[in-house]
Order: sequence, then C-alpha cells, then structure tokens
Amino acid sequence: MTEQRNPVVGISGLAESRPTLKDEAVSIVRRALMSGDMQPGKIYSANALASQLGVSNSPVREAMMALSEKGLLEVVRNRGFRVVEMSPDDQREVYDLRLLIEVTAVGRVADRGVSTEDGQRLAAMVDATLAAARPDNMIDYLERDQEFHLSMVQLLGNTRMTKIIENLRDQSRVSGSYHLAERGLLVASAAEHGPILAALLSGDRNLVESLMTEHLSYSLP
Amino acid sequence: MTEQRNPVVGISGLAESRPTLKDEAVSIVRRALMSGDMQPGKIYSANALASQLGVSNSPVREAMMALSEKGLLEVVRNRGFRVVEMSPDDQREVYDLRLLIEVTAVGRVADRGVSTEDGQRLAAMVDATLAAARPDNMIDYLERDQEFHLSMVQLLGNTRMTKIIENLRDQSRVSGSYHLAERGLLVASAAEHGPILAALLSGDRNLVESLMTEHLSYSLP
DNA sequence: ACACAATCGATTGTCGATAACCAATCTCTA
DNA sequence: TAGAGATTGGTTATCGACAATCGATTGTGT
Repeated sequence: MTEQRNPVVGISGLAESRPTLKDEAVSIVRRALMSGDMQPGKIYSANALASQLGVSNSPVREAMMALSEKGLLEVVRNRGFRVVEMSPDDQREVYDLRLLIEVTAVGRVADRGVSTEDGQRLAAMVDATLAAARPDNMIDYLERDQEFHLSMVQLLGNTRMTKIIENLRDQSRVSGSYHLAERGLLVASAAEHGPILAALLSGDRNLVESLMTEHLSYSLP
Repeated sequence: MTEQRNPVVGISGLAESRPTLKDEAVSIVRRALMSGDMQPGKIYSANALASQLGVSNSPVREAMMALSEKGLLEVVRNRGFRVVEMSPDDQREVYDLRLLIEVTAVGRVADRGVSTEDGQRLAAMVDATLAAARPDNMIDYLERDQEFHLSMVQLLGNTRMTKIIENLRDQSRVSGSYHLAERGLLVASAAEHGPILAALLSGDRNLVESLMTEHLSYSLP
C-alpha cells in the first residue's frame, strides 16, 4: 500500500493539497512571534525548532529565511535567527508607510464603492472583532483585526498592495500590540471599526481616510 | 590602542562578511532575469542550475525561494520555478504602486532638501546613466538607472520604503524594459533624469512629482 | 592587570541522497 | 474512438550528516 506520512504538526485541518512543511513552519513561527512566545531581541535556533516540530532542519530553515525576508527575523550568521527589535525609528518607518499606503488604499475603496454583499461581510467582521476584544484573547483578536483591515484593502483588487500592507501590519505587531491590552485600549481600538466601515460604505473618502489615519495611531507605542 | 578586528560596518551600513552561496545565487539569478537569459513563462530547475554553478541544491533552492517571495519567480510544486509573466493587470498593479510610493518618496526628498554633496553624487549618476544608454548595453544601463532612482529615494532615510521601491522596480523590469531598447527610447528616458534632478535640487516638490510621474510611464508597455 | 592567543560549545551553511509528487504519455478496455 | 488507469520522466521537498564559523570562555605571557 501507499505509505501515508502524517504531517507531524499539522493542525491546519484544511483539506486542500497538503501545505509544505515549510509553510506549516512559517505559520507556526509567525504565530509565536505575534503571541510573544518568541521574544524580540532573542536568538532562536532553526535546528532546535526543527527537532521540536519533529522535522528536519531544511524546511524550518527555509521558513525562518522567508520570515527574515519579510523583516520579522534577522539572520545572525552561524548564531541563529534573532526576533527583530523595532526601534522607535523602525516603528516610525512602518507607521509612515502605513499612513501613505494603507490609508490611501482604503480611501480608494471608498471612491470605488462597496457592494452590499461585501458590506455585510465586513460588518460581520466588525462584530467579530469587537466580540474578541478581550485582553485574555489577544491572539484571536489580532487575527480578527487583521482580517477586517485586509478585507477592506482587498476590495481594491491590487494584490501586491494588499501583500505590502499585510507585511507592514505584521511588522507593526511583532514586537508590540501588547501595550494595547495593557492599557485596556483593545475595545477602544475595535470600536473605531464601526465608524470606519460606515464611512467606507457611504463612499466618503475624506472621512474614511481621516478615520483610518486616526486609527493607525493605535499602532504607535 | 584598541585594535578591533574588522567587525566592520561599510558605508552601506551592512556588516561585511563573505556572501553566502545563497546570496551569490540570488544575484546570479536576478541578473539572468533582468538580462532576459531566463525567459518569462519558462520553468527552470533549481537542481539543474545548482550543478551548473557547481554547488549543491540547497543554497540555490533558497535563492529561488527568496526571489519567489519577491514576486520575480513562482514556485510550481514538484515542477520547478517559473519566471513570472506579467499580465497587463500585473503591470498596472506595479505601476499604480510606484505612482503612489516612488513619486511621493522623491517628492518628500525635494521638500526636505538635498545637500550639495549628495547633489553632486546624483549628478554624476545622471551622466553615467546617459553614457550607458546604448541598446547594446542594456544590463549596465539598467543598473545605472536603478542606482540613480534608488539613491534619490534613499535620501529619505526610510529603509523599508527603499526596499519596497526596489522590489517594485525589479518587478517592472523582469519581463520588460526591452521595449525601450527596441524603440530607441533608452536615451529619451535617461535624458529625463537631468530635469528630475534639477527639480529635486531646487526643492520644487510639485515639479519633481509631475516629472517623476511622467517618467514612470516609460515602464509601461 | 591587561592584551592577546588558544580552546570550547553551539549553530549554521552546505552537501549528497532519496522518497514523494505532478504532468504528460501510453495502454487497455468498452 | 474515448476515457480510465497505469507508466514514465523529471523535479522537488525533505532528510540526516558534517565541516566551517562565530561568540564566549579560558589560558598565557608581559
């Protein structure tokens, strides 16, 4: 018989063509970065992580390399992979870019108009994000938040722009976002999604851009 | 006297040590993409390229993966790596993004002002690009052109923005840029660099942005 | 006490081999 | 003929192993 090999770590549950071990490793490490399980400034070993996951070094190494390309890790030759530590200047760089790209993207969507169907989909996400806005629920909250924002951007249809924004948002969140929970600002941030969506649906570009601009200030320390 | 080894930060700010085989492979393949030695739509084998280069598959594979992350190649599972074939829609996506990001970046540099020293450096690049603008000299020309534009952007000091722009420009060029040579537009394009630099040095943001906008139209088919 | 050389431990960067996999072709049956 | 199923050819995705390399530690001579 054909020898089925079980994915060692697979919790993915999706029944598409099996993701590569590298892909699984990417999402595992990314989640560890967002949740704070891997701490900024610390160096982690690809081989060590590989044996933790029960796979060989190659796919894990490729995953760490991919995340380094995205600016979430730094390769330290012959030492390991360091989780990036965003300096205030780094934060500022990302913030400036998001102000330019993300705000413009959402503004353009307002110009172009949103179908009722998409509007309802987004409204459901607003609710889900608000419901998830509890400090003991950060990982889930961050995912909902990301989903809502990227879904708006996606309506523009520029896949490269969406990817750029996704990457910038990931960078914003890797060594942060916890100041939100610590200060009880989770709900306050999520509560802004409603007005943003309303402005988007009404096609008021200026309003949605100013609301988005204000909203992004939550991503600053 | 403290005799440091050479931990060495170069002028670029990047640590110097021998490039890894992966890094060498990246620049080799990237050059092959720009020069047209690797053709859009065709699938290439990492292993085959590895034995051509006399190294094992791993570093070459990592290089191809990195270029795939950057959108210059596509991974075709168990088949190889396909050179991206930019559809008109793809070209449009990149063009829109460059209009938003690259034009704004140069405009901001005009606002902030350029030192005489940097101005002279850029002027030399303008000359070098013009001198290289010969159809039999595409590879060199493309490098000079890239150097000039990225040097302007670099003056803003946002490293992430520079990287994004570099990547977008690479995507523009991978499956194109030859329409320029074919139509004898090389010199015409290079000739626009002078006025752009002049506007930049005079601090006229509006002018430099409109010139840059016009200039980018050369990157459309 | 200090600079410098030698050693140590850890981790990568690279290697060569192989099973798994996909697309295309071929074969066989209805 | 048409279509399902087996076969083939070529490539990857993954594995396990090892030398090269780095930072830290220890040792040595002045």
